[in-house]
Amino acid sequence: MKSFLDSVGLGKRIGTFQSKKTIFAQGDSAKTVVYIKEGGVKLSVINVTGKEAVVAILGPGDFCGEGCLTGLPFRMETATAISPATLLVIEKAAMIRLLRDENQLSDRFIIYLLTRNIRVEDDLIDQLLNSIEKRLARTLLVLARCRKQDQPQKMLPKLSQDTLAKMIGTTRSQVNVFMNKFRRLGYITYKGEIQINDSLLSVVLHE
Amino acid sequence: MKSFLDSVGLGKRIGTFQSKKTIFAQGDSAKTVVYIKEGGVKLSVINVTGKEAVVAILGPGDFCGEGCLTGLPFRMETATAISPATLLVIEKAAMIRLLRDENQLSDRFIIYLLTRNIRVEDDLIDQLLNSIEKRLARTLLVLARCRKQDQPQKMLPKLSQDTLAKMIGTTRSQVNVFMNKFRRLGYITYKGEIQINDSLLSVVLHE
DNA sequence: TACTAAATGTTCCAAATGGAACAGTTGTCC
DNA sequence: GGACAACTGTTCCATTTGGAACATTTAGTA
Repeated sequence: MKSFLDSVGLGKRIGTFQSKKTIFAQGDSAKTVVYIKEGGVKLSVINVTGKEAVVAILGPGDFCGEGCLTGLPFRMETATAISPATLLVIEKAAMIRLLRDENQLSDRFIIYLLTRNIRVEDDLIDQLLNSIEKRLARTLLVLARCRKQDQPQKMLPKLSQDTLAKMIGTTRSQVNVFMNKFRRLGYITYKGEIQINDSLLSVVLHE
Repeated sequence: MKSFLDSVGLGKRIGTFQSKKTIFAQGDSAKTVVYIKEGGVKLSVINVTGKEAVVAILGPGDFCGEGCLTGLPFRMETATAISPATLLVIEKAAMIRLLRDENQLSDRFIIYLLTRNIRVEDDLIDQLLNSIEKRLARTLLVLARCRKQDQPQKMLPKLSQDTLAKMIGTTRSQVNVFMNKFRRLGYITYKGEIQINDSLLSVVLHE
Protein backbone atom coordinates (compact mmCIF):
# COMPACT_ATOMS: atom_id res chain seq x y z
CA MET A 1 0.00 0.00 0.00
CA LYS A 2 2.72 2.45 0.86
CA SER A 3 4.95 1.51 -2.07
CA PHE A 4 4.45 4.76 -3.98
CA LEU A 5 5.22 6.83 -0.94
CA ASP A 6 8.26 4.83 0.11
CA SER A 7 10.38 5.23 -2.97
CA VAL A 8 12.25 8.21 -4.30
CA GLY A 9 11.95 8.67 -8.05
CA LEU A 10 10.99 11.00 -10.86
CA GLY A 11 9.41 14.06 -9.25
CA LYS A 12 9.84 12.66 -5.75
CA ARG A 13 12.63 13.43 -3.31
CA ILE A 14 13.35 13.09 0.38
CA GLY A 15 13.68 16.18 2.56
CA THR A 16 14.90 16.26 6.16
CA PHE A 17 14.27 19.12 8.55
CA GLN A 18 15.48 19.86 12.05
CA SER A 19 13.02 20.94 14.70
CA LYS A 20 11.78 24.53 14.25
CA LYS A 21 12.86 24.69 10.62
CA THR A 22 10.40 26.02 8.04
CA ILE A 23 9.27 23.48 5.44
CA PHE A 24 7.36 26.08 3.44
CA ALA A 25 6.06 29.54 4.26
CA GLN A 26 2.78 31.34 3.69
CA GLY A 27 3.09 33.20 0.37
CA ASP A 28 5.69 30.85 -1.18
CA SER A 29 4.87 29.48 -4.59
CA ALA A 30 3.16 26.12 -4.19
CA LYS A 31 4.41 23.40 -6.53
CA THR A 32 4.78 20.33 -4.30
CA VAL A 33 2.78 18.06 -2.05
CA VAL A 34 4.55 16.89 1.09
CA TYR A 35 4.08 13.46 2.68
CA ILE A 36 5.28 13.11 6.27
CA LYS A 37 7.28 9.92 6.81
CA GLU A 38 8.62 10.83 10.23
CA GLY A 39 8.34 13.66 12.72
CA GLY A 40 5.80 16.35 13.54
CA VAL A 41 4.69 19.36 11.52
CA LYS A 42 2.85 22.49 12.65
CA LEU A 43 0.59 24.29 10.16
CA SER A 44 0.05 27.94 10.99
CA VAL A 45 -1.37 31.11 9.47
CA ILE A 46 -0.74 34.79 10.11
CA ASN A 47 -3.53 37.22 9.27
CA VAL A 48 -3.43 40.83 8.09
CA THR A 49 -3.13 42.20 11.61
CA GLY A 50 -0.17 39.91 12.45
CA LYS A 51 -2.10 37.52 14.68
CA GLU A 52 -1.16 33.86 14.38
CA ALA A 53 -3.36 30.77 14.40
CA VAL A 54 -2.23 27.14 14.47
CA VAL A 55 -4.44 25.17 12.10
CA ALA A 56 -3.12 21.65 12.70
CA ILE A 57 -0.40 19.48 14.16
CA LEU A 58 0.44 16.74 11.67
CA GLY A 59 2.41 13.53 11.99
CA PRO A 60 3.59 10.45 10.07
CA GLY A 61 1.13 9.43 7.34
CA ASP A 62 -0.29 12.94 6.95
CA PHE A 63 0.13 15.17 3.91
CA CYS A 64 0.62 18.90 3.78
CA GLY A 65 0.63 21.49 1.02
CA GLU A 66 -1.89 19.40 -0.92
CA GLY A 67 -3.97 22.54 -1.53
CA CYS A 68 -1.77 23.30 -4.55
CA LEU A 69 -3.55 20.50 -6.41
CA THR A 70 -6.57 22.80 -6.72
CA GLY A 71 -4.48 25.24 -8.73
CA LEU A 72 -3.77 27.67 -5.90
CA PRO A 73 -0.39 29.17 -6.86
CA PHE A 74 0.71 30.11 -3.32
CA ARG A 75 1.03 28.47 0.07
CA MET A 76 -1.77 29.65 2.29
CA GLU A 77 -0.05 28.34 5.43
CA THR A 78 3.37 27.99 6.96
CA ALA A 79 4.58 24.45 7.70
CA THR A 80 7.19 24.12 10.46
CA ALA A 81 8.90 21.00 11.79
CA ILE A 82 8.24 20.54 15.52
CA SER A 83 10.58 17.54 15.74
CA PRO A 84 13.25 16.18 13.40
CA ALA A 85 11.26 15.31 10.29
CA THR A 86 11.68 13.15 7.22
CA LEU A 87 9.43 14.14 4.35
CA LEU A 88 8.69 12.93 0.85
CA VAL A 89 8.40 15.98 -1.38
CA ILE A 90 6.31 15.23 -4.47
CA GLU A 91 6.10 17.57 -7.44
CA LYS A 92 2.53 18.61 -8.18
CA ALA A 93 2.64 17.08 -11.69
CA ALA A 94 4.05 13.83 -10.31
CA MET A 95 1.33 13.69 -7.67
CA ILE A 96 -1.38 14.19 -10.28
CA ARG A 97 0.14 11.42 -12.38
CA LEU A 98 0.36 9.09 -9.38
CA LEU A 99 -3.26 9.78 -8.45
CA ARG A 100 -4.31 8.86 -12.00
CA ASP A 101 -2.17 5.77 -12.43
CA GLU A 102 -2.01 4.21 -9.00
CA ASN A 103 -5.41 3.31 -7.68
CA GLN A 104 -4.06 2.29 -4.29
CA LEU A 105 -2.55 5.71 -3.77
CA SER A 106 -5.67 7.41 -5.05
CA ASP A 107 -7.86 5.46 -2.61
CA ARG A 108 -5.50 6.19 0.22
CA PHE A 109 -5.37 9.88 -0.60
CA ILE A 110 -9.16 10.14 -0.75
CA ILE A 111 -9.44 8.45 2.63
CA TYR A 112 -6.81 10.83 3.97
CA LEU A 113 -8.69 13.88 2.69
CA LEU A 114 -11.99 12.64 4.13
CA THR A 115 -10.39 11.96 7.51
CA ARG A 116 -8.65 15.30 7.55
CA ASN A 117 -11.91 17.00 6.68
CA ILE A 118 -13.58 15.38 9.66
CA ARG A 119 -10.75 16.43 11.95
CA VAL A 120 -10.94 20.06 10.86
CA GLU A 121 -14.72 20.08 11.07
CA ASP A 122 -14.49 18.73 14.61
CA ASP A 123 -12.10 21.54 15.48
CA LEU A 124 -14.51 24.06 13.99
CA ILE A 125 -17.47 22.61 15.88
CA ASP A 126 -15.46 22.68 19.10
CA GLN A 127 -14.65 26.31 18.46
CA LEU A 128 -18.29 27.15 17.74
CA LEU A 129 -19.73 25.46 20.81
CA ASN A 130 -17.24 25.28 23.67
CA SER A 131 -15.48 27.49 26.21
CA ILE A 132 -11.71 27.88 26.38
CA GLU A 133 -11.45 25.37 29.20
CA LYS A 134 -13.24 22.66 27.22
CA ARG A 135 -11.39 23.43 24.01
CA LEU A 136 -8.07 23.11 25.80
CA ALA A 137 -9.08 19.81 27.39
CA ARG A 138 -10.22 18.38 24.06
CA THR A 139 -7.11 19.55 22.26
CA LEU A 140 -4.89 17.87 24.85
CA LEU A 141 -6.87 14.64 24.56
CA VAL A 142 -6.70 14.65 20.76
CA LEU A 143 -2.96 15.32 20.80
CA ALA A 144 -2.44 12.54 23.33
CA ARG A 145 -4.50 10.10 21.30
CA CYS A 146 -2.07 10.47 18.39
CA ARG A 147 0.64 8.97 20.59
CA LYS A 148 -1.43 6.31 22.30
CA GLN A 149 -0.12 3.45 20.19
CA ASP A 150 3.49 4.12 21.18
CA GLN A 151 3.32 4.88 24.86
CA PRO A 152 1.75 3.15 27.83
CA GLN A 153 1.08 6.58 29.35
CA LYS A 154 -0.46 9.11 27.03
CA MET A 155 2.04 11.81 26.26
CA LEU A 156 2.05 15.02 24.29
CA PRO A 157 4.29 16.18 21.50
CA LYS A 158 6.28 19.01 23.00
CA LEU A 159 4.20 22.13 22.42
CA SER A 160 4.53 25.40 24.31
CA GLN A 161 1.54 26.93 26.05
CA ASP A 162 1.79 29.67 23.47
CA THR A 163 1.27 27.17 20.66
CA LEU A 164 -1.66 25.59 22.49
CA ALA A 165 -3.16 29.07 22.84
CA LYS A 166 -2.89 29.64 19.09
CA MET A 167 -4.55 26.28 18.42
CA ILE A 168 -7.66 27.13 20.41
CA GLY A 169 -7.80 30.83 19.68
CA THR A 170 -6.97 32.35 23.04
CA THR A 171 -4.09 33.84 25.00
CA ARG A 172 -1.16 32.15 26.69
CA SER A 173 -2.17 33.38 30.10
CA GLN A 174 -5.56 31.68 29.82
CA VAL A 175 -3.91 28.43 28.76
CA ASN A 176 -1.53 28.69 31.69
CA VAL A 177 -4.33 29.14 34.18
CA PHE A 178 -6.27 26.13 32.92
CA MET A 179 -3.19 23.91 32.59
CA ASN A 180 -2.45 24.55 36.23
CA LYS A 181 -6.06 23.92 37.15
CA PHE A 182 -5.98 20.57 35.32
CA ARG A 183 -2.74 19.71 37.11
CA ARG A 184 -4.14 20.65 40.48
CA LEU A 185 -7.15 18.38 39.84
CA GLY A 186 -4.93 15.50 38.72
CA TYR A 187 -6.17 15.52 35.11
CA ILE A 188 -2.65 15.97 33.79
CA THR A 189 0.83 15.38 35.22
CA TYR A 190 4.17 17.05 34.59
CA LYS A 191 6.82 14.32 34.65
CA GLY A 192 9.43 15.89 32.45
CA GLU A 193 6.86 15.74 29.66
CA ILE A 194 3.16 16.30 30.09
CA GLN A 195 1.05 13.22 30.61
CA ILE A 196 -2.67 13.19 30.01
CA ASN A 197 -5.03 11.26 32.25
CA ASP A 198 -8.33 9.88 30.96
CA SER A 199 -10.08 11.78 33.72
CA LEU A 200 -9.47 14.93 31.66
CA LEU A 201 -12.45 13.74 29.63
CA SER A 202 -14.72 14.84 32.45
CA VAL A 203 -13.93 18.46 31.59
CA VAL A 204 -15.16 17.97 28.03
CA LEU A 205 -18.23 15.98 29.00
CA HIS A 206 -19.41 17.66 32.18
CA GLU A 207 -22.55 19.87 32.17
CA MET B 1 -17.37 15.62 -16.87
CA LYS B 2 -20.65 15.47 -15.05
CA SER B 3 -21.91 12.40 -16.88
CA PHE B 4 -21.60 10.05 -13.91
CA LEU B 5 -23.48 12.43 -11.68
CA ASP B 6 -26.21 13.18 -14.19
CA SER B 7 -27.56 9.71 -14.70
CA VAL B 8 -29.62 7.53 -12.43
CA GLY B 9 -28.54 3.89 -12.41
CA LEU B 10 -27.43 0.95 -10.34
CA GLY B 11 -26.94 2.26 -6.81
CA LYS B 12 -27.90 5.81 -7.79
CA ARG B 13 -31.28 7.45 -7.38
CA ILE B 14 -32.77 10.93 -7.39
CA GLY B 15 -34.20 12.40 -4.21
CA THR B 16 -36.23 15.60 -3.94
CA PHE B 17 -36.77 17.52 -0.73
CA GLN B 18 -38.90 20.50 0.17
CA SER B 19 -37.39 23.35 2.12
CA LYS B 20 -36.82 22.52 5.82
CA LYS B 21 -37.03 18.76 5.24
CA THR B 22 -34.35 16.56 6.77
CA ILE B 23 -32.14 14.74 4.24
CA PHE B 24 -30.38 12.73 6.93
CA ALA B 25 -30.04 13.17 10.68
CA GLN B 26 -27.14 12.94 13.11
CA GLY B 27 -27.02 9.35 14.39
CA ASP B 28 -28.66 7.77 11.32
CA SER B 29 -26.81 4.89 9.76
CA ALA B 30 -24.61 6.22 6.96
CA LYS B 31 -24.70 4.22 3.75
CA THR B 32 -24.97 6.82 1.00
CA VAL B 33 -23.13 9.82 -0.43
CA VAL B 34 -25.32 12.70 -1.57
CA TYR B 35 -24.57 14.94 -4.54
CA ILE B 36 -26.47 18.22 -4.70
CA LYS B 37 -27.86 18.91 -8.16
CA GLU B 38 -30.14 21.76 -7.17
CA GLY B 39 -31.02 23.69 -4.03
CA GLY B 40 -29.34 24.52 -0.75
CA VAL B 41 -28.42 22.27 2.15
CA LYS B 42 -27.55 23.15 5.74
CA LEU B 43 -25.18 20.89 7.67
CA SER B 44 -25.60 21.14 11.43
CA VAL B 45 -24.52 19.40 14.62
CA ILE B 46 -26.00 19.23 18.09
CA ASN B 47 -23.65 18.55 20.99
CA VAL B 48 -24.18 16.76 24.29
CA THR B 49 -25.59 19.85 25.99
CA GLY B 50 -28.11 20.47 23.20
CA LYS B 51 -26.35 23.44 21.65
CA GLU B 52 -26.43 23.61 17.86
CA ALA B 53 -23.72 24.61 15.40
CA VAL B 54 -24.09 25.09 11.64
CA VAL B 55 -21.04 23.61 9.96
CA ALA B 56 -21.72 24.55 6.34
CA ILE B 57 -24.23 25.80 3.80
CA LEU B 58 -23.88 23.74 0.63
CA GLY B 59 -25.19 24.22 -2.88
CA PRO B 60 -25.26 22.67 -6.36
CA GLY B 61 -22.06 20.74 -7.12
CA ASP B 62 -21.32 20.02 -3.47
CA PHE B 63 -21.44 16.61 -1.82
CA CYS B 64 -22.62 15.70 1.64
CA GLY B 65 -22.50 12.59 3.77
CA GLU B 66 -19.24 11.59 2.10
CA GLY B 67 -17.75 10.86 5.54
CA CYS B 68 -19.28 7.37 5.35
CA LEU B 69 -16.58 6.46 2.83
CA THR B 70 -14.10 6.35 5.72
CA GLY B 71 -16.10 3.56 7.31
CA LEU B 72 -17.93 5.69 9.86
CA PRO B 73 -21.21 3.83 10.38
CA PHE B 74 -23.27 6.84 11.50
CA ARG B 75 -24.05 10.34 10.29
CA MET B 76 -22.15 12.85 12.38
CA GLU B 77 -24.26 15.74 11.11
CA THR B 78 -27.81 16.59 10.17
CA ALA B 79 -28.43 17.70 6.58
CA THR B 80 -31.49 19.88 6.01
CA ALA B 81 -32.79 21.38 2.78
CA ILE B 82 -32.96 25.18 2.97
CA SER B 83 -34.66 25.46 -0.44
CA PRO B 84 -36.35 22.90 -2.68
CA ALA B 85 -33.54 20.49 -3.46
CA THR B 86 -32.80 17.83 -6.04
CA LEU B 87 -30.18 15.34 -4.95
CA LEU B 88 -28.41 12.35 -6.40
CA VAL B 89 -28.22 9.70 -3.68
CA ILE B 90 -25.36 7.27 -4.32
CA GLU B 91 -24.92 4.03 -2.40
CA LYS B 92 -21.55 3.85 -0.66
CA ALA B 93 -20.54 0.74 -2.62
CA ALA B 94 -21.55 2.37 -5.89
CA MET B 95 -19.55 5.49 -5.04
CA ILE B 96 -16.47 3.40 -4.27
CA ARG B 97 -16.86 1.59 -7.59
CA LEU B 98 -17.30 4.87 -9.48
CA LEU B 99 -14.23 6.36 -7.84
CA ARG B 100 -12.19 3.31 -8.93
CA ASP B 101 -13.50 3.02 -12.46
CA GLU B 102 -14.15 6.57 -13.55
CA ASN B 103 -11.05 8.71 -13.44
CA GLN B 104 -12.92 11.86 -14.31
CA LEU B 105 -15.18 11.46 -11.32
CA SER B 106 -12.26 10.55 -9.09
CA ASP B 107 -10.36 13.68 -10.13
CA ARG B 108 -13.42 15.80 -9.62
CA PHE B 109 -14.09 14.32 -6.21
CA ILE B 110 -10.51 14.88 -5.07
CA ILE B 111 -10.69 18.51 -6.18
CA TYR B 112 -13.98 18.84 -4.34
CA LEU B 113 -12.50 17.44 -1.13
CA LEU B 114 -9.47 19.70 -1.37
CA THR B 115 -11.65 22.75 -1.95
CA ARG B 116 -13.99 21.85 0.86
CA ASN B 117 -11.01 21.36 3.16
CA ILE B 118 -9.80 24.85 2.37
CA ARG B 119 -13.25 26.29 3.02
CA VAL B 120 -13.53 24.63 6.41
CA GLU B 121 -9.98 25.60 7.35
CA ASP B 122 -10.76 29.19 6.46
CA ASP B 123 -13.81 29.05 8.71
CA LEU B 124 -11.68 27.65 11.52
CA ILE B 125 -9.02 30.32 11.05
CA ASP B 126 -11.69 33.02 11.05
CA GLN B 127 -13.05 31.61 14.27
CA LEU B 128 -9.59 31.49 15.86
CA LEU B 129 -8.61 35.02 14.96
CA ASN B 130 -11.60 37.31 14.57
CA SER B 131 -14.32 39.01 16.58
CA ILE B 132 -18.02 38.34 16.10
CA GLU B 133 -18.43 41.45 13.98
CA LYS B 134 -15.72 40.39 11.53
CA ARG B 135 -16.89 36.80 11.42
CA LEU B 136 -20.40 37.90 10.58
CA ALA B 137 -19.15 40.22 7.84
CA ARG B 138 -16.99 37.50 6.31
CA THR B 139 -19.77 34.92 6.48
CA LEU B 140 -22.15 37.27 4.66
CA LEU B 141 -19.55 37.96 1.98
CA VAL B 142 -18.81 34.27 1.46
CA LEU B 143 -22.51 33.44 1.24
CA ALA B 144 -23.05 36.27 -1.23
CA ARG B 145 -20.13 35.16 -3.38
CA CYS B 146 -21.83 31.79 -3.94
CA ARG B 147 -24.60 33.62 -5.75
CA LYS B 148 -22.52 36.17 -7.61
CA GLN B 149 -22.68 34.39 -10.95
CA ASP B 150 -26.48 34.48 -11.03
CA GLN B 151 -27.37 37.90 -9.78
CA PRO B 152 -26.26 41.41 -10.68
CA GLN B 153 -26.67 42.40 -7.04
CA LYS B 154 -25.16 40.02 -4.54
CA MET B 155 -27.88 38.30 -2.63
CA LEU B 156 -28.06 35.84 0.22
CA PRO B 157 -29.74 32.49 0.45
CA LYS B 158 -32.57 33.02 2.90
CA LEU B 159 -31.07 32.34 6.33
CA SER B 160 -32.49 33.50 9.63
CA GLN B 161 -30.39 35.53 12.04
CA ASP B 162 -30.55 32.51 14.31
CA THR B 163 -28.89 30.34 11.66
CA LEU B 164 -26.22 32.97 11.06
CA ALA B 165 -25.56 33.00 14.80
CA LYS B 166 -25.05 29.23 14.81
CA MET B 167 -22.65 29.52 11.88
CA ILE B 168 -20.32 31.91 13.67
CA GLY B 169 -20.75 30.59 17.18
CA THR B 170 -22.64 33.39 18.88
CA THR B 171 -26.15 34.44 19.88
CA ARG B 172 -28.98 35.76 17.78
CA SER B 173 -29.07 39.05 19.66
CA GLN B 174 -25.45 39.75 18.76
CA VAL B 175 -26.12 38.96 15.11
CA ASN B 176 -29.12 41.25 15.17
CA VAL B 177 -27.15 44.17 16.57
CA PHE B 178 -24.40 43.86 13.97
CA MET B 179 -26.80 43.30 11.06
CA ASN B 180 -28.51 46.56 11.96
CA LYS B 181 -25.15 48.28 12.32
CA PHE B 182 -24.13 47.09 8.85
CA ARG B 183 -27.45 48.31 7.49
CA ARG B 184 -27.10 51.70 9.17
CA LEU B 185 -23.65 52.08 7.60
CA GLY B 186 -24.89 51.05 4.15
CA TYR B 187 -22.87 47.83 4.01
CA ILE B 188 -25.99 45.76 3.46
CA THR B 189 -29.50 46.55 2.25
CA TYR B 190 -32.87 44.97 2.99
CA LYS B 191 -34.85 44.97 -0.26
CA GLY B 192 -37.14 42.06 0.36
CA GLU B 193 -34.02 39.93 0.48
CA ILE B 194 -30.71 40.99 1.94
CA GLN B 195 -28.21 42.46 -0.48
CA ILE B 196 -24.51 42.63 0.30
CA ASN B 197 -22.43 45.61 -0.74
CA ASP B 198 -18.70 45.24 -1.44
CA SER B 199 -18.07 47.93 1.15
CA LEU B 200 -18.80 45.28 3.79
CA LEU B 201 -15.25 44.12 3.07
CA SER B 202 -13.98 47.10 5.03
CA VAL B 203 -15.27 45.49 8.23
CA VAL B 204 -13.16 42.39 7.59
CA LEU B 205 -10.07 44.30 6.53
CA HIS B 206 -10.05 47.29 8.81
CA GLU B 207 -7.52 47.54 11.70
C1' DT C 1 29.44 28.99 37.06
C1' DA C 2 27.28 32.99 35.05
C1' DC C 3 24.65 34.88 31.43
C1' DT C 4 20.86 34.90 28.33
C1' DA C 5 16.69 33.62 26.09
C1' DA C 6 12.60 31.14 26.30
C1' DA C 7 8.92 29.43 28.72
C1' DT C 8 5.87 29.48 32.57
C1' DG C 9 3.27 31.48 36.65
C1' DT C 10 0.25 35.18 38.33
C1' DT C 11 -2.49 39.17 38.61
C1' DC C 12 -5.46 42.82 37.11
C1' DC C 13 -8.78 45.57 34.49
C1' DA C 14 -11.16 46.97 30.27
C1' DA C 15 -13.67 45.01 26.65
C1' DA C 16 -16.26 41.53 24.44
C1' DT C 17 -19.60 38.16 24.82
C1' DG C 18 -23.56 35.11 26.49
C1' DG C 19 -27.99 34.76 27.67
C1' DA C 20 -32.32 36.07 29.25
C1' DA C 21 -36.27 38.92 28.89
C1' DC C 22 -39.67 41.27 26.50
C1' DA C 23 -41.67 44.12 22.65
C1' DG C 24 -42.58 44.63 17.93
C1' DT C 25 -43.09 42.87 13.17
C1' DT C 26 -44.14 39.77 9.52
C1' DG C 27 -46.22 35.96 7.38
C1' DT C 28 -49.48 32.12 7.12
C1' DC C 29 -53.54 29.63 7.66
C1' DC C 30 -58.28 29.20 8.90
C1' DG D 1 -59.99 39.73 9.84
C1' DG D 2 -58.12 37.06 13.78
C1' DA D 3 -54.99 33.81 15.77
C1' DC D 4 -50.74 31.86 15.86
C1' DA D 5 -45.97 31.01 15.02
C1' DA D 6 -41.63 32.53 13.44
C1' DC D 7 -38.58 36.01 13.11
C1' DT D 8 -36.58 40.48 14.32
C1' DG D 9 -35.44 44.55 17.37
C1' DT D 10 -33.68 46.10 21.81
C1' DT D 11 -31.98 46.27 26.38
C1' DC D 12 -29.49 44.79 30.42
C1' DC D 13 -26.16 42.59 33.41
C1' DA D 14 -23.22 38.69 34.90
C1' DT D 15 -19.58 36.20 33.01
C1' DT D 16 -15.93 35.27 30.08
C1' DT D 17 -12.18 36.68 27.68
C1' DG D 18 -8.18 39.58 25.86
C1' DG D 19 -4.19 41.67 26.74
C1' DA D 20 -0.72 43.80 29.25
C1' DA D 21 2.50 43.76 32.93
C1' DC D 22 5.72 41.74 35.76
C1' DA D 23 7.85 37.79 38.55
C1' DT D 24 9.74 33.34 38.45
C1' DT D 25 11.55 29.16 36.55
C1' DT D 26 13.81 26.41 33.13
C1' DA D 27 16.98 25.46 29.42
C1' DG D 28 20.80 26.37 26.66
C1' DT D 29 25.46 27.92 26.22
C1' DA D 30 29.62 30.77 26.61
